[in-house]
Amino acid sequence: MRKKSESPDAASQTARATLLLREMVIDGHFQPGEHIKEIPLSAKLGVSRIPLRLVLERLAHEGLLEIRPTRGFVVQQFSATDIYDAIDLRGVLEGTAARLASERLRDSRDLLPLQQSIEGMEALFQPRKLTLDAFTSYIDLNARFHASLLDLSHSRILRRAIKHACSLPFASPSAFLLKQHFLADSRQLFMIALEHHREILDAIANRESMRAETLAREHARLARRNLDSALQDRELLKSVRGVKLIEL
Amino acid sequence: MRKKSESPDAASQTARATLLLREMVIDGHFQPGEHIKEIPLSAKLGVSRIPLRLVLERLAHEGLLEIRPTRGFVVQQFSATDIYDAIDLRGVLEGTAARLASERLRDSRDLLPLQQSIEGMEALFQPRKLTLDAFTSYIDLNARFHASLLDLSHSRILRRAIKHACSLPFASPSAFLLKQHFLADSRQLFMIALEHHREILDAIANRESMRAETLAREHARLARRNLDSALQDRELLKSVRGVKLIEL
DNA sequence: ATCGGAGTGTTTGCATGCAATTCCGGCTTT
DNA sequence: AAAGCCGGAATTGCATGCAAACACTCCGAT
Repeated sequence: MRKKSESPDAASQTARATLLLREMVIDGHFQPGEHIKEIPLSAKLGVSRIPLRLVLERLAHEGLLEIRPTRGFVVQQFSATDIYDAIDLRGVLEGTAARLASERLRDSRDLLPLQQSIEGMEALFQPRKLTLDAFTSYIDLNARFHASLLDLSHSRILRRAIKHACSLPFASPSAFLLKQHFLADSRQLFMIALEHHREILDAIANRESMRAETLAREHARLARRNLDSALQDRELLKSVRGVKLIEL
Repeated sequence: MRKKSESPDAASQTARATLLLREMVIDGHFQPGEHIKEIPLSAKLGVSRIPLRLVLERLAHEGLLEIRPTRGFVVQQFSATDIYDAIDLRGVLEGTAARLASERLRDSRDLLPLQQSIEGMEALFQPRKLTLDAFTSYIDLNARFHASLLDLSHSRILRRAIKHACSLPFASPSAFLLKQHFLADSRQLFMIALEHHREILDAIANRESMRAETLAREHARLARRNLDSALQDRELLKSVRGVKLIEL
C-alpha cells in the first residue's frame, strides 16, 4: 500500500506532510505551547509516524516547533519583540548582501536583474487604479529583486543564513505586504519601497558599500511599519500569516 | 535488543550517532562530494537506519551534508571564500549582538559577566610563559565572553541565527584558535583580541551602539588572520578542525 | 498533610522487513 | 560507434510492531 493510484500530487509522504503540517501550524490549528502527539497527528495527516517524525524535525529547524528530547515537539510562540527582531535580522543580512554585492561587482551588466525588477514595478504604478493582479505582480517582482540582490553577493554562506532567517513566517520580505494596504490609499509605502530599490541599485553600481548596506537595512524596516499598522487594526491583523502564533 | 547493558554513555541512539557521525565527517572520513550510503554506515555506527536518517537530516541542516531528495546525502565541500564568508557572517551577527546589547542595556551590573571574562584573560597573561592549561582556560573564557555578549542582546531570534551560523565548524569563535599560536611568540593576536573585548565592553557600557557593532565585526576578523597564517603553514593547517572539507 | 513509591497507561524511540525507485552493466538497434 | 533500452542489483522510502521512557494515579508511610 503505497504510491500507486494515490493522490495525484504525491512526491514523497514526507514532502506532502511537510507542506500540510507547516500550513496547519502557521494557520493556528494548534495552540502555541501545545504538545504535538505523533499518533493522532499521523492518523490525521494520513502518513505513518516515520515520515511524520522527519517532518516535525524539519519544522523544528525552521523554528516553528521546539524540540524536547524524549518528550516530543511543542508549537512555538512568538512575542512582538521576536517579530521585530526577525525583521531587523533580515535587514542586517540583506544589508550584508548589498554590501558584498557592491564590493564584489565585476560587470555592471550583472545589475540587469535588479534594474528589470525596478522597471517592472514602475510600470505597475503607472495606472491610476491599482488592481489585485498588480498586487500579485508586485509580490513577485519584489521577491525577484531580493533574490537578485542575494545572487549578486556571491556568497553561499550568506544565502544559507538568509534562507534560514526567512524560514520564520514573519521574516520573509513579503510577510507584511497586505493587499489591503496595496489597494488602499496608503500606497505611499510601496512607492517608498520602490525608491529604496532604486537607491540600493545606485549604491551598488557606484560601489558605495556602506550606503548600500545602510539602505538595505532601512528598507527592511518598512516591514515594521506595515506590521505596526496591522497591529492597530483588528481586521487587518487577521490577514497576517501566522498571526495565531503571535502572543499579543 | 536495545539499551540494556549497552554502552555506558548511551542517551538515545540518535544522539550518540549524531556525535559520532559529525566527528567522522569533520575529520574527513568521507571525501567531499562523496555519497553517503545508509546501510553500510548504519552497520558501522551500530544503529539502525531510522535513527541514522534523523542524524543525516540534522547534519544536513548544520550544513555539513547536502540533501538530495530520493538520492540520499552528499558530503559538502567548502572553498576558501566560504570560510572567509562564514567568519564575516559571524562578525556581522556578533556585531548586531553588540549593537543590541548597547541599545538595550538596562542595568550596568548586567555587564559583569563580560567584565569577569576579561579579567580572567588578563590574569592568564600575567606569567611570562604560557602553558597548555592557560590555553584551555583562554578558550573557555573566550566562549564565555561571546555567550555573555549574546545574552545581553536579549534576542532569541539573533541567538538562533548565531547558533545556526556557528554550526559550521569553521565559523565558531574558537575555530582558529590554535594552541601552536598561543604558545609561540605570536601571542600578540591574543592580546589584540583581549583589547577588542575591553573596547566592546566599553562601547556597550557607554551605549555607543555603532562603535560596539563595528568593533565586534572587526574582532571576528582576527579569525581570518589566524586562518591566513594556518593556510601558509602545512603543519599548522593539519590541526585545523574540518580541514579535509576545505577545497585548497 | 506531604512525600515517596509502586503500578498502569500513554508516548516516544527504534529495529525489521517490504515496496518502490534509482543506478548500472550489458545488450540491441540505428 | 553512439544512443537507447532492458533487467537485476543497490538504495531509498515507509509501515508495522515492540520495547523503553515518561506521566499519572493511587496508596501507604512518615
